[in-house]
Amino acid sequence: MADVGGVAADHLRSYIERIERLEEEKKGIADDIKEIFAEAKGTGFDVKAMRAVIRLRKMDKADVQEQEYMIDLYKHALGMAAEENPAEEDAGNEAEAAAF
Amino acid sequence: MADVGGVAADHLRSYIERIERLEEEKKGIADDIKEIFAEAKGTGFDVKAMRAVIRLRKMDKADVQEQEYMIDLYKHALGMAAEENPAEEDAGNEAEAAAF
Amino acid sequence: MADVGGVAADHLRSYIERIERLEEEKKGIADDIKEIFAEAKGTGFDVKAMRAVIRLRKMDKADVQEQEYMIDLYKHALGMAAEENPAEEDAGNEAEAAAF
Amino acid sequence: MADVGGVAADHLRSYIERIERLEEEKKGIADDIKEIFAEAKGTGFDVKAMRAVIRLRKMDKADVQEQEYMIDLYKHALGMAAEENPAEEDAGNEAEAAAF
DNA sequence: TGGCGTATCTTCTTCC
DNA sequence: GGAAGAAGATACGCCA
Repeated sequence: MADVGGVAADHLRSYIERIERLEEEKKGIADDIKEIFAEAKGTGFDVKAMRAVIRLRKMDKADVQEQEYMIDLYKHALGMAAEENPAEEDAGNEAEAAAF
Repeated sequence: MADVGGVAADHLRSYIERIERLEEEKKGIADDIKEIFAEAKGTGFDVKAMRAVIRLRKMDKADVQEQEYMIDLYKHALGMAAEENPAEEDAGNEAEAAAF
Repeated sequence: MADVGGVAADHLRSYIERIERLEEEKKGIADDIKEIFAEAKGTGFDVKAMRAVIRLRKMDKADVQEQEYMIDLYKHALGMAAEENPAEEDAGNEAEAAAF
Repeated sequence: MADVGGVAADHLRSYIERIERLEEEKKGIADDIKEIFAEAKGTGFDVKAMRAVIRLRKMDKADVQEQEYMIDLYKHALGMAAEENPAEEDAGNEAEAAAF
């Protein structure tokens, strides 16, 4: 049990520093994304619309995954299983969703 | 110029793919952070308290930055400006915050 | 010119205190609003939809159409088209928003 | 219960009108604040610096609250809990922030 | 002075 | 339900 004050404090510090480092990385990436939006905007694109499109694509992808999961469930239920585990495959189906 | 439908569609696609890739990376990092919290919890630490510590440290850091920004503002106001932009120095001064 | 250090400091203090007081008031009102939403939610209303309604009442309808047009344009540019033709739809989107 | 279309529509209308009224009040206060800034600016003060001061003061206040919250967390963790909820006391303690 | 980029503030959403 | 993050709206300063 983490009796703070002993070596546990070191572990705590370590955890916290790792987390803080990762959060900085995350922030860096978020900034990169912002930059790309800014660049796109500078090229004449409508950022808001771009965001909307990205959101839609994400939703489509989620839908597709849900669908694949169901199909897989059914395949397994019917003994048609070929792969390992439902919901863990990502075979190369090119569902018209992410169509480009 | 972004006349969607012509060659611009390629640029759009490129921007969007870059953004989506970065967002995946970001999500990966967020997952890493969650893992660390889970691991810490498993070692007996209180996640809620850890979050509080991290929050506090972040606030302290922001506080310091804000103070440095203030100092810079004052320096500029007094005509001592040397650099281009306030908030870009990091002299180790500890000026009292709400100084009036 | 407000030569801080003389009586000007008093003026500054006064301004800042007035502002801080007003910001507290503002926050109080914001909290009241939140309370009302909470109450409405407790009575069975969908807060999200309520917000949408309020937003729509405030928003200019032309803006909405323009935005939808852009999104559609981009979808088409990316081959995500499912519907008929950009700029030609606006028929069937009776977003649940304007629900009353 | 909120079966929109029946009597509930009246309740909905009432909620929304109350909210819209409060938002007008809120906007009024925001305008007052802007006026004060404008007035201060006219007297020779630097609005940007004023904003910085206000921000810093707010951060300091938040810092203190967060520290009190931490202390409370610790007290609870040590079984010294007396009240219901951390962050609801206001003892004037000055504990050092990132204390580990 | 009027567009444009940036900064700040607010609102919405997500996660825990 | 409350905190953290993302998105959006707004305000401000700059430079031509």
